[in-house]
Amino acid sequence: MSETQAPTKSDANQRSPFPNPDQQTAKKLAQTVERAAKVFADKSLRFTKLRQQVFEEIAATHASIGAYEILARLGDKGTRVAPISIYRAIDALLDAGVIHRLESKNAFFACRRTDHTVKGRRPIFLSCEKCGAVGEVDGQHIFDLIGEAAKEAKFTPRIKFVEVQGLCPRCTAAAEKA
Amino acid sequence: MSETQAPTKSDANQRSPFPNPDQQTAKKLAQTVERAAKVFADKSLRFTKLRQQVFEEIAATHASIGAYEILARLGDKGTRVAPISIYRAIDALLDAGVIHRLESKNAFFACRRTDHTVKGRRPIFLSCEKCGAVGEVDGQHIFDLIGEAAKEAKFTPRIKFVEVQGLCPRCTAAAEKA
DNA sequence: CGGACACCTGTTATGATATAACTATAACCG
DNA sequence: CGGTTATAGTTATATCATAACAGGTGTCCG
Ligand SMILES: [Zn+2]
Ligand SMILES: [Zn+2]
Ligand SMILES: [Zn+2]
Ligand SMILES: [Zn+2]
Repeated sequence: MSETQAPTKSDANQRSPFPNPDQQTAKKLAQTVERAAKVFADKSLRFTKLRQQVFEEIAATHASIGAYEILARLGDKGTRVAPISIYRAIDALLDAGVIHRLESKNAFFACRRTDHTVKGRRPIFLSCEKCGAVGEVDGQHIFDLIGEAAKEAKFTPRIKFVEVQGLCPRCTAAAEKA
Repeated sequence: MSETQAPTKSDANQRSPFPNPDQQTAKKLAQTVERAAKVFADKSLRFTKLRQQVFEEIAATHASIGAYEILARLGDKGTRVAPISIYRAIDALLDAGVIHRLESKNAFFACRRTDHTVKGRRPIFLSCEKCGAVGEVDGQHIFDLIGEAAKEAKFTPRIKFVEVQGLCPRCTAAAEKA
């Protein structure tokens, strides 16, 4: 781990959902992978080589990434696998809760928080239309209200998706300058 | 819950989001098509033959339907067109606001209300996992809260998706009996 | 140890969703 | 009418996702 200050759970969850990209160093990535490995270990799941490789490609960017883009990037690094293998790894990562699926783009991104690995807990996804960056913000209250609205219509809710497309802080600032 | 009077605009918006399927008569469908035609006319857009055919296939069911399913059903009726033509018609129908896209299923369904043809106004979508039925409920307050949550993260929201998967009233009742 | 078992991956094929690029035709307007 | 724009046809391809079956790997227990 780290010498100065290992990030605690609450640190990770209270950071801005859109951190500065140059915080995304190799060291950061290694920490993120380490965290994912721990999630797998805690659930007695196997963080296999392929799953780690797929996770690293997803976590290497703050943007969402499609399965075939992962496939291509692994291919560039000499790991040739079939699409189905990527999808199987993705499924395992989704089940573990270390990545999320962005429904509105059919793409995936790494979870940067520590409290989304429990089934059913879903945050609000914020996806930048300019640079692709994806952030998550908590919204338990909003999900509760959605559940109530559904029940008023006699509908029994099971899974709720809330996704927002727009401009991330960086791209918002860039647009305002122009 | 029973009236003899013809439905007015406000009636259409206040009906249950999951009407009884046997209300979906040929006459109802014709009225829905009529309403769509009026939306196109009001916006000086062309409700062409292909667009009408595609809309009829979508409006013929309360479930969501994929583009290739529309393609197949039109094919059965003798209208052979290429996928791209279906998608172009769908785009026009989406722009007009007479259908909606269900992101979590990559499928489309007819809007049964009269106040969703304005860009930006989006309801909450309720999609039944058992029978496929899709309903819409208003949720302006919820969308406002989502916008506020996004802005707190310095994110500029543009489009917000709220989709719920679960059981529609009918399937909920059926499940409770069992 | 070694066999049973569960789980993971490889291989091949295919299904499902969506768009690019170019051509042809139809509607609209002065 | 003729120019302009919107719509649709044609062909090809990109992108997203899974089925089916064979083979390999780790783990556990007798
Ligand atoms: Zn998360
Ligand atoms: Zn951005
Ligand atoms: Zn609607
Ligand atoms: Zn149902």
